[in-house]
Amino acid sequence: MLGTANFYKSTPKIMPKIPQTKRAPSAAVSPVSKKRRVRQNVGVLVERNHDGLQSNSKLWTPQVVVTKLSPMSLSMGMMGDLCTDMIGSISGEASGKKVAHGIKHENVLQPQRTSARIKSTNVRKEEVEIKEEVKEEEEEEEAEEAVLPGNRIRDDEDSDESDGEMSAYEKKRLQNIQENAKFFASLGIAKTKENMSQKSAKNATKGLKREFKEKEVLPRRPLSLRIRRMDPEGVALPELPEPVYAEDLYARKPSGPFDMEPINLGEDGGENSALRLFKSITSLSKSPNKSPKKEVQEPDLATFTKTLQSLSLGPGGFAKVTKKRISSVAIHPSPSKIIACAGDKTGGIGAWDVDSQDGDDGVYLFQPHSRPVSCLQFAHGNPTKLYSSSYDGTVRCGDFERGIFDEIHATDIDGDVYCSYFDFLSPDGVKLLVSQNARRGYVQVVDSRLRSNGSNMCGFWLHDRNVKTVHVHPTKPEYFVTGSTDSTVALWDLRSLKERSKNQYISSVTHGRSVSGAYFSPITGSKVVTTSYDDRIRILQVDESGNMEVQKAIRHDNHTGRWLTTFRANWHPRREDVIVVGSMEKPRRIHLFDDQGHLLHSLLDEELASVSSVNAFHRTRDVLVGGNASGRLHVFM
DNA sequence: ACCCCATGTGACC
DNA sequence: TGGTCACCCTGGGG
Repeated sequence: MLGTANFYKSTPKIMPKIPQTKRAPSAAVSPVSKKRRVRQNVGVLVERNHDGLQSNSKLWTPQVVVTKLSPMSLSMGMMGDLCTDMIGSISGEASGKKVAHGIKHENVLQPQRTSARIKSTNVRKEEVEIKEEVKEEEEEEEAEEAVLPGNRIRDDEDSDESDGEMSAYEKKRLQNIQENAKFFASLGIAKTKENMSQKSAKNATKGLKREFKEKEVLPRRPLSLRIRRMDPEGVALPELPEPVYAEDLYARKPSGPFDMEPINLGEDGGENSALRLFKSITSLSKSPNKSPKKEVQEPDLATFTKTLQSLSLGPGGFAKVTKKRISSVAIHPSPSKIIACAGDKTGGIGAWDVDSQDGDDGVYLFQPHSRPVSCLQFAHGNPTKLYSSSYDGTVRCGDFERGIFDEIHATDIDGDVYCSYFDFLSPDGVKLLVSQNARRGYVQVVDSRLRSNGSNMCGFWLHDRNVKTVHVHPTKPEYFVTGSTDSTVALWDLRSLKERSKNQYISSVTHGRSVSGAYFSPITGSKVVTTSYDDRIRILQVDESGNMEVQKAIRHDNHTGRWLTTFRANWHPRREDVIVVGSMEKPRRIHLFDDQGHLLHSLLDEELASVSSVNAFHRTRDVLVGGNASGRLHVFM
């Protein structure tokens, strides 16, 4: 069991902080727009990896770029490092830790999953050190040179190295190394160094030498009263209360249904207003379906973009609805009243009746889970029910009609299995697909009527690593997509999966890094939007046979780090051409893209001062909610 | 397998 | 006011 006690053990609190290289700001420049500059000087080889995004097979193929540096602009300090590195590369040593200081050298023959980000950082740093006069813009340009096809040396040119023949690239590399070595020898650095050391020897003091004084060893100071836990008189202080350990704090709620009682409104204060909330959700959920309005034609994209641009955060457009970081959001689909819900890190679910003044300004906080709420959805066909999956290993259903949180599904409590996502297999919410992780990714079919702790349900091992999201096809529920930390997105046919053996996907797309989300487009399911840690949002085209292909890749900073919920780009629920995703950009904003990768709009507001990691559109109205890292919801309408 | 690192926000002095 | 601290199963690299 991974306890909290040692979770932070590794953080060296006393150690001085080593200054870290700042990560490069996300490039807002189009790679194509910059002209390519050719450098003419004889210089040092710099190799860069670049994960291509053109086709699947190209992924993880190291793309090698030869950059030449101007020796005239090298500082003396740099030269030392360069020499060391060059000697290193000549004698065949990999120059491991020198890398950060300047030139890096990697083994070209072994494709490595080295962080492109770190690489670009290093490359960047190197540029700064070497050519201080080079402006920021030009650096950007250089980083992008790696992307330009003209700079690539193809894999097949490298591939003949095994037979002893030197490739053109390898020859050029050796030639450059030799030329550089000559160049440095011609500078006579070794000689200068010798001269300098002789000079300092001459300057040594003559005559009487300084007396050597032994350092006085001081007695150890007695431990402070505070450390010895004594008061100023020396009387022992009372024992500290036993620390609360993770096991207690994050213990799963007792199995079975329990009442929906808001925990933020005191003992009795919440009773009436909570009842009002339940009643209004129940009535809202029942009415709209009875009056089937004519299918309103969705406006074209240009018109809808105007609608998106008109969205704003009103004066009361935000509220704190959970105690901690929001991990999932949902909006009730009723067109007449906005009820926004958020699940947080501690397993709390906050429901916010946006226009209500009841209790805490219409906010009701429930505690159905004990660990992060990974997914939150109102059942499509029955929106009195709010389903939630959690890292505590359970799926629950908040039934606003009965005022009860039901337990739909629970994993083996000792198995250390957590529910990472779910989706509905039937619109009434009776049948669900739940992704569960226990180092490997497992997806289970859950029937809430059986409630049998997994024994009667079927489940399938699908990924070697965690599954982050499952999403069922909007028209053919036997198909679903998964996004996984094994960096693939895979399409599956539920009918052909087997419980014991290794399963075969219909098709899969390998991403540059782990995938945090993959969703079918809501109407036809002919597209899939994916979010990956390789800083791309991709739009995959799904053809009739179920084959998926990358149609567009949008550069997007997806490095949310540890304290923010990872981004998951998702579709507008009524449109095949609008995607919403959080953003790290400052001032903070929410990004809206179309399916061609164009930025339609950025939602900004003075009050939106934090990253909005998880966002959801209203199903029937033009309303968008975003949740941040401190439990605040922002409602744009 | 371990360890280390980056990342953002609010609460606390 | 600014600096420090807590966040607790993230994803990556060494």
